[in-house]
Order: sequence, then structure tokens, then C-alpha cells
Amino acid sequence: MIHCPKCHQVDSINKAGMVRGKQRYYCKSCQRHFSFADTPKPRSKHQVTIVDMARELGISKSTVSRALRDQSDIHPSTRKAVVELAQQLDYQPNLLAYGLVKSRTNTVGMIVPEFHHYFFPEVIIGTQEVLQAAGYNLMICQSNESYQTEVANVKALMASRVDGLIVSMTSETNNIDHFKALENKGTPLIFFNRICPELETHRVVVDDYEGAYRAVTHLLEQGYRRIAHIAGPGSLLISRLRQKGYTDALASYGIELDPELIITYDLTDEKARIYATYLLDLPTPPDAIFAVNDPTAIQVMLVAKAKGVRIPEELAVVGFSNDPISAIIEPGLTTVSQPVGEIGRTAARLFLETIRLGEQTVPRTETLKTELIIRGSSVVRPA
Amino acid sequence: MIHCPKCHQVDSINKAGMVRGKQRYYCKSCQRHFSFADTPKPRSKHQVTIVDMARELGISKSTVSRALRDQSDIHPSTRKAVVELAQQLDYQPNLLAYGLVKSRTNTVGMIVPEFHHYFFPEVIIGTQEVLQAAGYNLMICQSNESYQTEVANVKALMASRVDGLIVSMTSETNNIDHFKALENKGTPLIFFNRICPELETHRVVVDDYEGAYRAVTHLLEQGYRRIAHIAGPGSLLISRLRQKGYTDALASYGIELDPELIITYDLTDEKARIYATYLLDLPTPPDAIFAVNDPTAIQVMLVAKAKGVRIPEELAVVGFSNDPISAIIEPGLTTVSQPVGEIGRTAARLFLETIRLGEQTVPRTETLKTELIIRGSSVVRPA
DNA sequence: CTGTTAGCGCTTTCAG
DNA sequence: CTGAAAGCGCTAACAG
Repeated sequence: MIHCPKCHQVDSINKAGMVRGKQRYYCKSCQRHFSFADTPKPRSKHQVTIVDMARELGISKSTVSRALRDQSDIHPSTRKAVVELAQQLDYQPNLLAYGLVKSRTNTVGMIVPEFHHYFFPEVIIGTQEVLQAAGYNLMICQSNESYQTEVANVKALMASRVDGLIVSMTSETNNIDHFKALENKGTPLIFFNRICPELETHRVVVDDYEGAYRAVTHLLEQGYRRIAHIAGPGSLLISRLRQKGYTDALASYGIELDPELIITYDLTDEKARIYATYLLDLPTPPDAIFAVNDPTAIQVMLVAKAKGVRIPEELAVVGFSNDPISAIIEPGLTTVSQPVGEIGRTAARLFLETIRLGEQTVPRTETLKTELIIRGSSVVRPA
Repeated sequence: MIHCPKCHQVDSINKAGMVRGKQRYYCKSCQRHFSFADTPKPRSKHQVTIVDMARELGISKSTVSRALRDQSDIHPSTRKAVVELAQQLDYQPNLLAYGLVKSRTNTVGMIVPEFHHYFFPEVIIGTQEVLQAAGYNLMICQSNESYQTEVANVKALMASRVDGLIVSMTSETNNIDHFKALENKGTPLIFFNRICPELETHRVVVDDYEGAYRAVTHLLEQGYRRIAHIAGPGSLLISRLRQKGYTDALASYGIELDPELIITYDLTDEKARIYATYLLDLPTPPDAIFAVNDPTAIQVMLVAKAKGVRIPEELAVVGFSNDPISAIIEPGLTTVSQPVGEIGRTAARLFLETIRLGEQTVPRTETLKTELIIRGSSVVRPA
């Protein structure tokens, strides 16, 4: 008596012609061809499939599929049986198979340059919040500020067929071919924070220029005049905008720019300390430093403190982002606060919108507001 | 003249029998059956497949597949042609299809309770470092300290057919059925930090008991006697161990435990402030507080400072983890440092080992060393 | 060295 | 309401 090597049924076997001299059979129950020796695979440990359940219930896998998706007409009792069995066997649909069929993975990829500081993890939290509510998963990659890694990340995410990409570029990224290639593939691409001005995509930014302008104006109002700027790498638009805000604020006070007081660096903590030291050791050191972000400003403060330079009397410091540390360090760090979570949420919403509108999407730049948070690092208390 | 609706070839068409009254054809070139009207789908924007490339080169898709994987003998010229075309068309293999065939995704899932503080992002960095070098991707989920979310995360990751799971549990997790279910599926599971003592799995921990014991002993050595402990939730082994270290250290000095001085809480910043306030407002307030982790200790310090309680003269504070903030706050926070990155790397290595050994894996607990970092928050300087 | 065939787990027509 | 068959993009066993 012939039985299916897979489901061990006997009734539902038909002959199905000869192949390579071997008689082949077809099992109607599990919709599989087989021939001997097609040894039944030892599948002791494997995830439950709809075929397993179909066999168990003596129905076709299509019916199981339909019952699970709960659309199209299904006899209530059938549905009930299927759903219960699924529950009992802890059935998890295979998203790989699903994605293959639907060309849709319900997953979006996110690439951020680093994970060490407050900013990016907090953006991710916001993004995930919105995406999860919409039924999407998030695949997060860190590029480590490396162009190579960023390219690899894009490839890996595309190979996983993510439905979209949310990216903040590395400071090394000059060549953007890996992003351009996405256009042909129809994969939505959203930039935030460190955007790519050359690409027409959705973007989420804050008013970096204005924030910087206000920050430096505040320093000027407080009477500081020899204001240095530790800037981010020129490759990032965000650095250039903040620097421009600094420059223009000085200009509006009729202060001539001292190139010696502008330092561009790679955003690593070690370098921040080196340049802070350099500035403070200048024959005529600055009386204030505007840093491109809070981690930089914190390093400046630590160096100044170690040197015995009094803040804010001898040196004022202002940062950007309102990292929680800035409220904890003493004196408190004056900083330009960004709505970090909202940046993440907005990026997620732009992605969802793109999916909804498809071809009709018009790339848009969402600019969120910053706020100057004044703390002790820039205000000499009235004596 | 009949042509394939997909590749538009004319030569390679065979008749392939009648189906439902319609003549069906088979295109040898692209290995597809078709019949009219099988309108060619408008595939303007789609990712390149091996079939596309096979068609373009006039060879079979298997050959393309082989050439790309660069194993088994392939004619050099064929390989060259394929590789060049792949390059030119920016071909990315479809990992969904690959995973489906191989029952392997080269992706591991990671579930952490939160993203707000230093600890977990830094562990992730370590994990990703090792995994990436081994050719694995990481899918990161945040459970937000919610049991429901954790269960959903496990399901989502399993649906994506990750090859393994690296987890730090939520403080709410009592029911562990969702982890038990993994055993039948043969999915490696590795816990770190907040492990699951009921489950026989690989684990990565630090010597929490010992670290806590040393920390409290240090406080005792410094002369503090009324030492409070703000503990984590009792559901976490990690909390219980640190609390036991605290208790035993006191006992070793013959100090009787004051239950009033032990507070168990849910690890949220707000609650930390409330309990710190409570302790400091006690009729006989503690002269030292050992906190279950640095974020808690930081909140304690902030509350104390706001109240004008002098640290360390009136109140000593010790934390756990050596969060960078602890070096920045003033006075510096004495803390038990954990090798955070190494925790992540170790977890990743245990996963890789499990994959390598398969069934023969014997669950192991890796215990990493902590180190007491003494700073100003617990040492009154010699007058 | 290359082509053919089957199948991974699922959805989706098309036929009853 | 249910089943049969085809196909998503890929690998693999087999046959030349």
C-alpha cells in the first residue's frame, strides 16, 4: 500500500507519470509530488505551515490560507477549526513566503550613523512608534559614520526587500549612487537630520540655521564677543547651516569673522577634546564656544573645567539638541532643543504617506521648530 | 507568430498542452508557462532577478545562480559575463527567496526593554559588531518594558524566521510561554542582563551579586551606616541579586536590615525621583543610597542636589553600570562598571557557537567581571 | 560545464 | 464555500 512519505495518507495518492524511470505519485492531501525513495525528511523541529494544518484538518491549504486571513467567504465552522488549530500549534505565518508572493515585506529599513549618543536612539523610538502602529517592522542599521558600511547597509536592506528606507547619512558620504539606485527600484527613501540635498526625496529637518543664529545671538546679547565655533564636517548640510547661522549672527553684530575660531571636525569625542584644548590654549582664547551639537559642547565643558576655566564667567558654551546630559552637567548647558521623537515620527509618517500615494507622491521637506534652552553655561548671574 | 509575453522571444516556445480549454505554451528561455491572454505585467520598476539576467544572457537561471555564488565549476567567461551584468544592473539577491529555500535568513532578532539609556544601545553595538563580521544581520526590537510588546516582538521575529534570538526581558515578564515555544522550533535563544532563570539557555550576565556586595562594602568602609537601596523590580533576577549583595554586605558588618530603606520600583525616571524624595524626607534619612543602576542613581543625585543635601558629606550615592553620565555629573558617581560592549559581543558569540554546534550545544552561562569605579559621590575628601 | 526539474510556504486566480 | 494549479525568486539534485 502506497502512502505519502510526508503526510502518511493512503487514500489520496494518484499516480503521476514516470520521471527518470521512477514512478511518481501525487498526494492530493498535501498537494505534493513524490516518488520513492523520497525519504520523508526528519522535520521534527520545524515551524508549522499551512500545509501541516491542512493535512491535520483534511482540507486544502488554500482554505487554510483563506480562513487565516479572514477575508472572502469561509464557512464559519471551517474558520473556527483552522483558527483554533493555528492557536494550538502556535502557527506563525512565514513572512518570507508572504513577502515573496506579495512583493511587500511590511518592513522598513533605517540607517543611522551612530548609537552612542542620545539623538539617534531617541529618533528611532519615535519612528518605531508610528510604524508599529501601522503594522510595519523596522530594521535598524548603524553605519558607524563609514561610507562603506552605509553602502553595505543599503544593499543588505534592499536584499531583504524592505518597503522603504529612512536614512541619516554618514559624514563621509559624498558619492550617493547607492541612494540614486533606489529610484529605479521604486523604494521610498526618506532622509532626516543629515539629509541629501542632491536627491529629491522626503526630508525631515529642523531649522538648523535659525537655531544656530538664535544661539549665537543669545551669546552676543550676553556680552560675549570672541565666539568660536566647533563645527561638524563640511560634508554635512547640517554643519554648514549651523555654521552659517553662527556666521550671520556675528555679522549682524558687525563682528568680523576670525577664521582661527572656526574648527571643523569629525564629531568624535576624542577630537572634540583636542580642539577644545587647542582653542582654550590660544594666545587670545575665545570667551564663548558654540558647538555643533551637545556631545561636542559637553567635551568642551569638561576640558574647560579640567583646565580651571570658569563657565560661564570666562567661557560660555552653547550646544545643539538638548541631550539629557545638558541638564545634568554643571552649570547646565545652554542648547538648541530639537523635537527628537517628533523627527522620528514625522519620518515614519512621510514613509506611510508615500506608500499610500504611490506614484503621486510629491517629495516634501518637513522643517520642525527648535527652541533655545538657556541654562547656566551662557548666563553670568547678576552679581 | 507566437512570442513569450514576458521575454518576447519567438524561438523558444513549445506547446504545453491544453488547460481549461486554453492552449498553453512554455518558453524555454525564461522557463515560464503562459497562455493568452497572459498580458505581460508592467514590471517597469522591479528589482532585477536571476531570470532577468538569464534571459538577457541567453543562459539558464541555474547557471546565473551558480555564477553568482561562485562555487561549483563554471566557465570563467560565463561567470565573468554574469558578474558584470549583475554589477551593471545593480542586482541584489532576494533574501526572501533565499531564506525560503534554505530555511535560514542569516538574521538574528534582538529584543531589549528600552533605548533611552546608555546600556542597551551600547550592548547592541557590541552584538552587531560580531554578528556583522560573521555575515549576520540584526533585527532590533524594543519591548518598552511591556510584556505584551515582548510577546508581539517574539512573534514578529519568528514570523520573519530569524535564525536566533538575543533577549533581555521586560520587568513585567512572568509568563514565559512565548520563549518556551521557541524550543520546539529549534531557534537558538540567548539571554543577557535580564535573563530567564527558568529556561535552560545560553546566558550572558555580570557578577551582579558580587558587584553590589563590593559597592555596599565600599560605602561601609567609608563609614556610612544607614544605607538605603533603591532596587529594581523583584521580577528581575538581576534586581534580586543586587539586592542580595546589598543585604549580605550589611550583614557582614553586623548591620540589621531596615526594611524601610529598601524600595523596589519599576525603573522609570519619574518614580526614581519620587522614591529618592521619599527617602530623603524620612525622619531619619539614610546617609547613603545604593541604586540598582546609574539612571536611578543620577535621579537620586539630582533630587538630593535640589534639596540642598550635600553629596557625599550628607549623602553618598552609588550606582551600577558606569553610564558616561556618571563621570560627568558632579560629584562623579561611584558605580559598578560593566563591560557593556563585551556583553553584546559575548551574546553574539554564543549565538554563533550554537549555530555551529547545533544539537550538541550545551547551554552555558558566561559571567563577566564588574569593577568598582570610585568617584566623588561616595568619598569624603580628607579635610 | 550547463540545463531541467522540483520545491521552499504562501497567495491568487479559476472552476466547480 | 472549497479545491486545484500556478507562480513569487531562489537553490539543489540530477542528468547530460
